Amino acid sequence: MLEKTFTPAEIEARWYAHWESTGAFRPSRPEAKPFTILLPPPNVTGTLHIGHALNQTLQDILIRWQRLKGADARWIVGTDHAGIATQMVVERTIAGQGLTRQSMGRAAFLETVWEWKGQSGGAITRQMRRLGASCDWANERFTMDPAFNKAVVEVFVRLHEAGLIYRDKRLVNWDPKLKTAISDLEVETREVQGHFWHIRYPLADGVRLSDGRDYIVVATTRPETILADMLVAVHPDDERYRSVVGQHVILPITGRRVRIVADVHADPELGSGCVKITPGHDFNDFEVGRRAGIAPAEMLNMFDAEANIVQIYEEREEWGVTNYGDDELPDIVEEPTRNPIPTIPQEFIGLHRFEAREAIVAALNALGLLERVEAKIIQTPFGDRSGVVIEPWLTDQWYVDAAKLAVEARAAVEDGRTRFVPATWEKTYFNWMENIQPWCVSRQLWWGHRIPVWYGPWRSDDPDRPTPTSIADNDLQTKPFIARDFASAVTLAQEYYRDYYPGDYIINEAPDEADVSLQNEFLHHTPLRILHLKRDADVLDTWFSSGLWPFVTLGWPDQNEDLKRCYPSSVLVTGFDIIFFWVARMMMFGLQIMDEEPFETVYIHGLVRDAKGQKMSKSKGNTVDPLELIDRFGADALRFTMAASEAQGRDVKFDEKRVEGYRNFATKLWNAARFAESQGIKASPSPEPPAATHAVNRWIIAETAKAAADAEAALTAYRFDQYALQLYQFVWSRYCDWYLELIKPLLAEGGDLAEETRAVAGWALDRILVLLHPAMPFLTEELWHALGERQQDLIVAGWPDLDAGTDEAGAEIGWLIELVSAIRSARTELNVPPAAKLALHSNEVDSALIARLERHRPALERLARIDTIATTPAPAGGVAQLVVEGCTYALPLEGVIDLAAERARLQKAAEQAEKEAAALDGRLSNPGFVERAKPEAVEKAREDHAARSAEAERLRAALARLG
RNA sequence: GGGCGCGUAGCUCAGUGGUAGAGCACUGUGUUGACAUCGCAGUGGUCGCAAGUUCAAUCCUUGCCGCGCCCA
Repeated sequence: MLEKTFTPAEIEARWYAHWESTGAFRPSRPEAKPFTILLPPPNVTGTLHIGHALNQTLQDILIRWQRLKGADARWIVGTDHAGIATQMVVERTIAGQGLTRQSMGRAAFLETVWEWKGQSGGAITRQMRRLGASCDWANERFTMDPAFNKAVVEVFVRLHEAGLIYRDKRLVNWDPKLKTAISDLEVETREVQGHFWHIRYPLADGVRLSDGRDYIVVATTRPETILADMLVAVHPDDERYRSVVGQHVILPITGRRVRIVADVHADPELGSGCVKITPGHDFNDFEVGRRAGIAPAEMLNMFDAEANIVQIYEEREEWGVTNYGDDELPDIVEEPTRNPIPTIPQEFIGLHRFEAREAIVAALNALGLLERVEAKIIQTPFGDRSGVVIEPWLTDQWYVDAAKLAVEARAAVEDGRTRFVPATWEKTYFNWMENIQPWCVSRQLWWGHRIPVWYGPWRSDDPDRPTPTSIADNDLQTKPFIARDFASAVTLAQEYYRDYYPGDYIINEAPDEADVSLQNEFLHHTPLRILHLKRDADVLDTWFSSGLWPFVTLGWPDQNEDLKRCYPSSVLVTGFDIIFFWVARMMMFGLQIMDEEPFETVYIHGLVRDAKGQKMSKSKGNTVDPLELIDRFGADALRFTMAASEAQGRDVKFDEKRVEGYRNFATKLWNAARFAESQGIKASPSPEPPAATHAVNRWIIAETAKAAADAEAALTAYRFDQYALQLYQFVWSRYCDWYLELIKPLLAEGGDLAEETRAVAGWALDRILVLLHPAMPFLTEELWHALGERQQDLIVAGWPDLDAGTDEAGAEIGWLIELVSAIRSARTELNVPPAAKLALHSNEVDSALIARLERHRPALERLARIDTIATTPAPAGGVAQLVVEGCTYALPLEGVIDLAAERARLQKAAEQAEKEAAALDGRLSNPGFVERAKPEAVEKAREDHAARSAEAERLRAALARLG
């Protein structure tokens, strides 16, 4: 027997364990059509938040639906190693023990991360189970697994061979707190209140402007970068400065001489029209510098990795012996070099960039070169992880040629091989693909897939060898060998050095800590022939490995049955916030590596916001914890809320009241099942509807078929809200409120009709359980078994495939519902005591109608509190009158009736009918309508007009009888 | 500045070229042993504003107003 109250927690734990242990999450169906969903792997550091609850509920609905439909449904699950996030978490943990990763060393630190992952990394997958996610846990993946490592290396090497990965020296978005490069996508631009400093730059060589001034004014938001200025730019059409283009200014503070160039980047409207150019620290200036003929390697860099000022040397006239100072550069240098002179005054060296700004401004002020300062809102880049201002920094990094990969990725969506739902997101995708930047994939982290590149010394006769000028501390300036493993790198190296280091020598892998920068010299000058190759210290961007998720989870690079069957996957369900980060990258990699798009459909859902529409964030304190909601309302209620709230393309405003409402819905269904149980209504033996003679049974069969068709259509169209809400209406308003109430008298009567009714009621309830199962798996599975012995669990039962057909019984029950409702309304409006039983008079002498009334006498008695059905006219005077489907009925209410209230009621109804009739009449008397509207529309208007007019007439007649 | 989206009942949102819907909230009420986490009945909307297209516009087009997001 079902308990009186429904307590979700107990059944949830029980059924989840049962499903998982019986292998129900991936039944073996090799002959069935595959249906595959890839879970967007949550960060291994994460805990389940409400956004996951939405994302995973939608996927679970699709997977459970397809599993019920008999597909070979597979939901691939796993977690992401989340490079920066995980490294930060572990560094914070070890900081508590007074340790840093540097003090531990790379190997020991990584061991600690793995330990941490083993202990704390499973939190989110345990929480997913609470939600009911029916993933294929037996094949759970992690993006740092050996299989991923193998695949990442393979892809890197292949892309390099195809010319799609290259090393380049350019500006990166450098995060000075995390001390790593990040991609442009990881940068958030925010508006910050800053200043615009107007600074005088004295013209060199006695040159003057036409107005006689011997200086020009530049305006800047970053005065400290004056130390690394390399040009001043003016617009080519700017008459004011035409005479000085090609002349020089002498930079304040450093005294360096820089050229004035014409470049369209200079905006004549902004400030004075002159702009200082710092190619090493600004993306626009980088381009201006390049246009002016400055190679990236020559660009000046004034910051170290933490954005503290470092010295800039300038090579001036003197040539001679190398003198780099104490420790910046090696003592042994092959060739004579021009003599570099430090240009930045010693007092600025080592200052942090923001201290430097103040110091520079003070110095300019002291020199009398600061003309004015104005307040200005500045678009400022911040690191999305660290929250600090990003420093454009010139370094060597590995880049993926995203623009080339984007061509196919764009085409695949354009020609419909992959479809976005809702389609509007395709525009966003195209827009990004068209403006795509080279993707910097190097990260200066330890936790991640190590870049499969080993470096040795350049051959001095190698034309690709760059000129060493930069002293950026991560600049290896060494020859890269891109290889699947060290042995292959050695082979490449032997080839490269064959006639450079003749004779026998050994190639070893240098330890991470080793300094091999001098070994070229060493090899030339010593008889000891050991060449060291050093592996790239960096790891790849996390999204590089998660971009391979669609095929590596299926075993790639091995070619196996899974890969053949399940790639491309059926649908990807994800939030719009990672279209660029993840979806686009999977598209690019999938098409490049697999030669086929990774998904048939990409379903994009919105963000979960709080009840006021604010973005949820821990700092605002407006987050909601899905686990706490599950504790309070049950997982089914939370899931149903997520489905019902998911209207395509819209953010979800989360309101706890809705979860409460759907908890009530679950309780309603529970109680309906308890009623069934108490009436001997049991599990149906067949998915086919039982034979039924009674109109109410035939009606619910047809309604159930319609509900099944609606559910199928809604899910096919990814309309999760419609799927949920239509079922809610069907279960509550049709099955519970009407059907169960209408069959109570039939069940009480007993006999064959009661038998038929029990069969139909049980069949319909079974269909409800199946249809609701994708959204409410726990409750439905529990009730499925509570209602009788079953061949199989509901999770793998069959999805209904019913013929809706046409059944005139629908019309009869429609009439009955309308009549009962009309009587109830009249009773309430006329304040008839609820317990009072009334007679129902029908003035009609229509034998079919009389038979109908007789047929439904028990329902009328029970639901409308009617005790007598009379086919004689009601006595005149104290009666309530109703018009239902063209017939007039009367309820004698002698003594109780308030005649004025009844008159008002009829008056209102008559006016309403007349108003509608008049509107229809107006339309029909418009010749334009009759001539030009669709014939069906005209026909319908005529029918409606006739019905409304007749109703109005009857109501007027009823009013007249009332006197 | 470019792009996308939204403005429908007090709130959250569906919706359709042909008489406006749901849930919650609100009001009244509680009889019939599945259910008070409930039943029954009800109140509540010039569908942001303006013009256009159309026989007909909440729906299509344009403009405006307000709000949000993404990219520069």
